[in-house]
Parts: sequence; C-alpha cells; structure tokens
Amino acid sequence: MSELVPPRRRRADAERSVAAIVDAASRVLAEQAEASVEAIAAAAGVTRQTVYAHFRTREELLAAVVGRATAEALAAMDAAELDTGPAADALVRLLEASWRTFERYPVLLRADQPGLSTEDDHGPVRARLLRLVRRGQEAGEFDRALPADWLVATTIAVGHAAGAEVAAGRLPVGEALGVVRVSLLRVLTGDGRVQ
Amino acid sequence: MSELVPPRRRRADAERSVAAIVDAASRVLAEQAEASVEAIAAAAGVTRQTVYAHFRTREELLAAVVGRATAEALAAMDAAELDTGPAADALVRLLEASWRTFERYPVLLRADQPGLSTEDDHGPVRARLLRLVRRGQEAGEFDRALPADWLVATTIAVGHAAGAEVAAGRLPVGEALGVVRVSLLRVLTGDGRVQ
DNA sequence: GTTAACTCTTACAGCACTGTAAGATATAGC
DNA sequence: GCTATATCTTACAGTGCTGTAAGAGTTAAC
Repeated sequence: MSELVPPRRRRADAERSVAAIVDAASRVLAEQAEASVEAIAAAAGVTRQTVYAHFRTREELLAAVVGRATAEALAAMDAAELDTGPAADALVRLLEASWRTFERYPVLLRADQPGLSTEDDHGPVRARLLRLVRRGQEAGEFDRALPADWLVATTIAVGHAAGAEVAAGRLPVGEALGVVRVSLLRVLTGDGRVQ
Repeated sequence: MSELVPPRRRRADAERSVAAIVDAASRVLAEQAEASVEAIAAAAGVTRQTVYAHFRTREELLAAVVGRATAEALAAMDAAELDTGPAADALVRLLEASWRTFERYPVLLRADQPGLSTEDDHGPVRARLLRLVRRGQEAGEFDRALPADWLVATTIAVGHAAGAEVAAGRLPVGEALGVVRVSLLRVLTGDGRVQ
C-alpha cells in the first residue's frame, strides 16, 4: 500500500481556484441554500466549468464546504480545551470559538437544509458539547434536572438564534455573545426557583 | 362597494379537495421544504391538475398553507388570554397552545425556508409574544437585563428546538413541554447568579 | 334526471438546472 | 521558451419541474 503518486503537478492557481470556490460556496449557500453551481462559480470569479473541473458533482462541492467548515470548527473547539477548568468557563470559551467559526462559515447557520448533509459532520460537534455538559453536571456545576441531550440542543438552538437575530438586525453584533452567555448559563446552571 | 356575488355554487367535494390539499401540503412540506406540487397532490389523493384548479400557482398554495396555519395559531394564542394573570402562567398557556398548533401544522417548524414567506404572517405571532414578555418585565416577573426582543427570539428558538429533538427521537414527546417550560422560565425570570 | 361543477387523463411548451464535451486561450513551472 | 496544466467559451443532452390546455368521465346540487 505504498503511495504511488504519479508525477502530478498541482498548480498554484488551481489551488487558489479551489479555495475561492469553497469560500464563495460557503458565503452564497448561507443566504440561499439552493444556490446553483452557476451562482457559486460567479461569486468565486470563475466559470461553472471550472467548478466541475475540481468537483465532479454539486454534491461533492457541498461535502467539501461542510467538511472544511466542520474541520475548522472542531479544531477551534479542541483549542478551547473544553476538558480543562470549570465547565462554565469552558462553555464560555466554546461559545467564543463557535462564534468566530460561524462568522467565517455562515453556511453552518443553515446546516439543516436539503443537500447540506451535516448529519455525519455534526456528530463530532455534538459529541464534544455533550461531553462538556455531562462533565458540568457530574461536577455539580450544571443542573441535573434536565437531560444532557436537551441542554446540548438548547445550547445549539440559542447560539443559532443569536446569529439569526444579528442577521435580522434586531441584535447588535457586539451584544450577541453576551446575551447568549447569560441566557445559556441560566438554563445550564438552573436557579432552583423553578420546580 | 356592494358584494356582487355571481351565482357561484361551491360544491362540497371541491371544498374537501381544497382542505385535503392544504392538509397534505402542510404535512409534506414539513419534511421536504422543496416538495413538488406533484408530491403534494399525490399525498392529498388528487392529481396535480386538480391542485392547479384551486391554486393558480405553487406560491399561492404555499401562501394558503402558511396563512391558514398562522390564522389558527393566532386564534389559539388569543384563546390563551395572554393579557390575563401572572405572565409566567400566561407563558405556560402560550407554550401549550403553540405545541398543539405545531402538532397540527408541523410545517411551521420549517417556517424559515425558501418559498415559505412567513415574514408577513410571523409578525403578529412575534407581536403577541413580545407584548407578553414586556408585560412580564414591567411587572417585575421577568428579568430586565436581557432585551425583550432577545427573550422573544430565545422563546421561539427553544420551542423549535424541542420540536426538532422530538422529531430526532432524542426527546420523548411527553417530556417536551416540561423541559421547554423549565428552560424558558429560567431564562425569562433570571436567577441573579449570573452577572 | 338534468345540469353545471369538478376531477382525471393525456399532452405540450418553457424553463432552470446538472453534467458532459471539445477546441481555443492563457498561465504557472521547469 | 517550452510544456503540461488550468481556464474560458460555446455547445449539447438529459432531467424534473411549473404552468397551460383540451376532452372525457364523474359527481354533487337542484
């Protein structure tokens, strides 16, 4: 199983094109989940045929977009050292990291629509978040009355909601992280006054 | 401006067809936002041409679906008497009413996708919720640290998340209302332990 | 029972998109 | 400067959808 690499030179402009296409796709698909390959190519400054020169099908392009975004998101989460220190602090670090990733890949905010099969890629993200929530619950920092799965879902939903509110102009971008932090800590830590 | 109604008989089976089509559309579009008119017609037990006999365009059908669902949702909200009694109790009544509406019109859970122009219809729903949140804040029941708009967005997002979790099989349907109630009351009432 | 309304079958025009292809032109790499 | 690589232009086949249309058959309403 040696890597028999035929003398395939990979030109620099080709690499630039691929990057431009994936970037453009991430942007365009964020505001139009059904965007055509034509539209993506135009946004990338290339022709449709160039896209097909690098991605055999539209589906393959979408997979590349989601794959790259997810890879960066996972790297950012790992860099946040979620297993270290108080769970609440780790959650804040996670929120900051996620927020940056969403700014870079707004397409992730629409990661539930046709074609964008995030099912496979979303798993690892959920897993890290679930691990953090469970750690917080076991340490007594997070409330145990609500299922961990639900707390994970709530965290993701509230994060997405903040992105949508900013996009809708109802929430200043500078306040977004703050309100998410306060809201989620209230849910996760519980307050004893309810039930 | 008198209503000059030409002697237009409206047959019973036609009314049944229309109802069946709108019902089917609500169901089918819930799990496939891009469902074709063909698919909707099949689910309704009629042919595509029958659909076009009652709705001139696909868009007109979608508007009818969203319109009817929104009308029922608004009626349910008004029946919940949101202006009466403690705001927290009113919120619980609102959640129960909304839950029932979502069960009847699952398409509302996807009310953010292409074609489904809920922008116009979603306004009144937001308005009622915003009114309730503001009332609670002024009465001192709800926390004033977070913007009312954000609390509204959070309420909607958490409600939708519960629907998605149930659909994904991660949350028993019987527990959904409970976890939503606890989670939202925590966010809305605040706990004083965060900031 | 008659009639008008409704539905079904079949058919077609038009459009937008995906994917493929060939030849011409430009460009990076050595 | 030469060459393989990459891109652009133009073109075409195939598909699935929307919307329109006509005629035959069916059913509710009076």
